[in-house]
Order: sequence, then C-alpha cells, then structure tokens
Amino acid sequence: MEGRDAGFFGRVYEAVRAVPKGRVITYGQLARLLGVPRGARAVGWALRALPRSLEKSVPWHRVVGMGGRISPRAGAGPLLQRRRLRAEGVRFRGERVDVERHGFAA
DNA sequence: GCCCTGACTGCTA
DNA sequence: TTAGCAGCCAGGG
Repeated sequence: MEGRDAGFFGRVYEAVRAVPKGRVITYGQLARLLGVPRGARAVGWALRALPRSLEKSVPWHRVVGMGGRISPRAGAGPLLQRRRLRAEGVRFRGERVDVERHGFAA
C-alpha cells in the first residue's frame, strides 16, 4: 500500500496495522515513520476518525502517547486500551506501558 | 482560502 | 510533581 492514494489516514492505519502483537508505538514514532516527526497530532486525529469497520482490523490500542502513556482522551476509553494491551502480554508500569520493553521500533 | 478542532509533544512556571 | 501554554500537521465547515 505504500505510495497509494490512501491519503494520510490510510498511511496511519497501515502503519498501526504493521505493529505486531504485544508491541506498542507512540504517536511521535508513528508520525516519524510517516515522514512527519511533528505530526503526532495529525496521527491522533487520524485514529480518532478511524471507522468502526477498520477498528477491528487496525490495532489502535497499540498506539500510546509519549513514554508509553495512554491518552486520557481515547475514544473507546483508556481503560479498555490498557486492558487490551495487557491481554496481549504487554507489561505495564503503573499508568504507563513498558515502552522500553514493548516499544516497536521500525 | 480562512478559522477551528484534535486520541500529541516539549518547555516553562 | 503537576498545571498551563505554544507549536506542529491534517481535515472539515
């Protein structure tokens, strides 16, 4: 899909879909992969517009904030996200994900 | 073409 | 440590 006319949204979904199970990625890192190191906000915006149809195909719960912090503005709820990540074997450190251990690096 | 909003990030008080 | 402000990118009205 690389180089497709999917737009920024498609690119974000694709990148998130590339995150393996048990791993997490931050908005900043994700934006950087898209070629926009300062586009973390745009990434979050793209996920916010994530259609329900892709919600089951795109592991949006693997996208966390800086340092593995879960955004309190998560649409489905940060609790659900945390629970889902933990179900994948992701280790938590209080309110944060152990990005040092599960951080996804392209 | 302009203004506003937003699941972010980093710095400063 | 916590709270607030400014800067950044993309899309919709």
